[in-house]
Amino acid sequence: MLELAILGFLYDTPLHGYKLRKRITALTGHVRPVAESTLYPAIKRLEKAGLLERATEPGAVAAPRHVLTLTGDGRSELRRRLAEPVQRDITDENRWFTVLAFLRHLADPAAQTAVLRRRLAFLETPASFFYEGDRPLRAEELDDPFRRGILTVARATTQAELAWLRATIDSLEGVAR
Amino acid sequence: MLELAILGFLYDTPLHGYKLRKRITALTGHVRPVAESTLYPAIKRLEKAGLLERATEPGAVAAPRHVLTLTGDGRSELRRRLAEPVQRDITDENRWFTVLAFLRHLADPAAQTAVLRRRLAFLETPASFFYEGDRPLRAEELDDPFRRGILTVARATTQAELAWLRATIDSLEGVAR
DNA sequence: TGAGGATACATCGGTAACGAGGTATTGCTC
DNA sequence: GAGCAATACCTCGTTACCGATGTATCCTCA
Repeated sequence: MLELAILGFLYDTPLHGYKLRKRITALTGHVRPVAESTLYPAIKRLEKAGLLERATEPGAVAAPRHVLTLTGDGRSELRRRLAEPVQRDITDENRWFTVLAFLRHLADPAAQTAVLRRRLAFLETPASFFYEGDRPLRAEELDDPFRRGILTVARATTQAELAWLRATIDSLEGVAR
Repeated sequence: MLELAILGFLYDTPLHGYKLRKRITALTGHVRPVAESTLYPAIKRLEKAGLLERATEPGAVAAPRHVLTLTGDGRSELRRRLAEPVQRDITDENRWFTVLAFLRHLADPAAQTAVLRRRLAFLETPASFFYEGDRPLRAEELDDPFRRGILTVARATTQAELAWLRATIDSLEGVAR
């Protein structure tokens, strides 16, 4: 997820590590903060894999900066990860939002809708958090107010996202036609 | 998060590993599957820490089962983790839902509302995923349909959860008074 | 009778992430 | 002029988790 965010932000413009960190913190930081000790090793991994390059330039304020630029491989790797997300990227909202944040980099509307449809299929699969045998329980069937809360909130999220997904898929297909 | 779920499910009733896994999969599995190779070591950790005990009994169908029972320490450790969740448990929806799923084990309504209030404070803090300088951007200000989607869905979730939180806190305080 | 699926538990190697700490500079406030 | 926040990068030890793989039993269905 972190690597995807790095690739995604650098796809637009080269950035140095510190600024990249600010962007990532804005995107996912309020929910899941990114430790510096996670970011810098991740940058090194991507550099080692040939997906980005560093250039040292004098720091504007303090220490010298390492300006990070995606290579051609890096650019195609981002598109590959966006076009073929692993299933966890589809089901886990934190990861899914990261995919969405950069999905515009997948230039082809058909490829974009294909990804949206995977999320749609996931959300349309009936699932609960609590079961009686195999039957998913509805909020109304639970006594526990906190568990009811989980189902209430999850349902609202799912409804909102389904509506958005369907509208967006429709409009993307309108463009394609 | 996994440890919390193990403690939470065992708080109600002893279970063997396989059944525990089924429960956890129902709770969070559709979003974030739990690998067996994560669950069994986690059980061992908790056993080593003296939070649960194992008793081998013949398997109903196949191999012998290890029935897991919380110790007194395990029971108080669960209550402690529920009463004083780390900040990530409050901000990350996956973790938060796990806290909620077991919050009823915190017998004291005042302790329960204290936890709900932490989530309330987090949700009431204005935050976006995208900024112009320091100013959070609203869905309407974005051109990118996918980023608009993130904000649209997040807003719907937040509204639903705020409503639920406020109603639940009110009703818990009604009980206390 | 034999293949597959469910039950039931476990190990192993690898990796992503965390927290704590370190280094160094600039610029602002007290 | 001392202290602190912000900028800018890094290492180290530990943990949590993953995928692949292994072992064994029982039941069902072809």
